[in-house]
Amino acid sequence: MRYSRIPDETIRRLPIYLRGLILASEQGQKNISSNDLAEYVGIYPWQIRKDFSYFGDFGTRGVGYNVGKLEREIKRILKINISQKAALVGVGNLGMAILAFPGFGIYGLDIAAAFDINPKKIGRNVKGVTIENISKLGTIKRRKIKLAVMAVPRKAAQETADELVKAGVRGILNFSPCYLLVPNTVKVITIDIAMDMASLPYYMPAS
Amino acid sequence: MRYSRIPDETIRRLPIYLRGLILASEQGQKNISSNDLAEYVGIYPWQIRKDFSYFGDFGTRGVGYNVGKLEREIKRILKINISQKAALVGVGNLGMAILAFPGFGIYGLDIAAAFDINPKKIGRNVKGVTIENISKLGTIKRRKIKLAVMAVPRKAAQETADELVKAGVRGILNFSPCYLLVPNTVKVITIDIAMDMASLPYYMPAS
DNA sequence: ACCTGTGAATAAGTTCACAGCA
DNA sequence: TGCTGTGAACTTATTCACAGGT
Repeated sequence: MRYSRIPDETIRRLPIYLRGLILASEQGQKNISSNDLAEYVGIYPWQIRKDFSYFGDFGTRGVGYNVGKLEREIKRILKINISQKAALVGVGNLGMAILAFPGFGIYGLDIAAAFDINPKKIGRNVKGVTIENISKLGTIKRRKIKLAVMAVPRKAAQETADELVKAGVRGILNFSPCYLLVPNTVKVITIDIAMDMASLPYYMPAS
Repeated sequence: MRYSRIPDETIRRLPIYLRGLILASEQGQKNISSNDLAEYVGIYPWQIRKDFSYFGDFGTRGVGYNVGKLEREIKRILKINISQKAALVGVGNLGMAILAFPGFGIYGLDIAAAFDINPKKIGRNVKGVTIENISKLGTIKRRKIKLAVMAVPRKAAQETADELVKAGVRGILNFSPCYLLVPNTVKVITIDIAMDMASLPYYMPAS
């Protein structure tokens, strides 16, 4: 199976497996079967095995997968084995929560810069990152920052994205509730925390 | 096409269309073609038409869709035409950002209660919501709250989910970075803001 | 006996191409 | 002419069932 195209859905699930493996690792597990991992992540064991089979033989028949090895393999596939610097744009309520969030490290992300337009915030130090004036956004180019997290108001979103593209960013995690137009040299993932909740009532079993 | 099963992917896209329609509406558009809407949401026009066709004939040939009507239809399908009360559990950095976030209203969600374990926070009023002691979580049952937003530390997540289930909640938007085990009478959507970023490097075109 | 890896079968979702109505 | 609605073709993804190591 190793030479065929990798399904997007498989790539989408890899970070979920990674999260499960880290959990298992914390519990002291050295080896894990697809059945065990399934319980950690809520995905069927045959789906897990199929997903891994696209990349190689990661497991041992009769035994399962080595937790540490599998973790490294997934990080390598996702290209997050080497930590990458990211810039945060917009340090409002949500931006502040993102800065304070401890979980980015395990996915190889290092929020190394933060920008805001509000003069009162500029110069403040949050979690070791000094908030800079958004007019300095262009500096990320020479600082080799290729990733950005956007947490700006919707009306500023497209403009901010344009600036980021100009500054050479290659990937954007967008928390503004809108679709962003960018050249196809840039990958955008949008998370609209309110919108994601909108489908809950549809799936809620009728009372 | 009206009588077949609705694809999950179609349901997932409906909130995106809704967001686009609200944008178009703000711009003063009364009618919109699938081509126009496609530009607002980044989804192909034929996909848009196909999605709507599962539910009925929402448009007019030669003209397009009436923005207001389509908005109402989508809200009705998603069962968010009548506003629903939701409880927020965990008012840390992220919880605070969620409380302050203005966007829930358009998806028919009203954060009507907030709970935290920290005595210093209890009693504080944020955006018109008074933070209550988490020990009072059970009260949401008689307050007819069927939806919850969880923004608690990972180690408390499963336990909190269990409490919510016991309190009669039917839908949970989970921001803790873990999979939650709940009975199938409850629908969970998990957003792991760090994890979602993990697939960016994979898709980033090589420099 | 146990658990992975995978071809084959099935299911789900997308895209096309155009009929049909305004 | 313009744009929707949709069957049919095509593509992608999931599930099964079991061969093949340990």
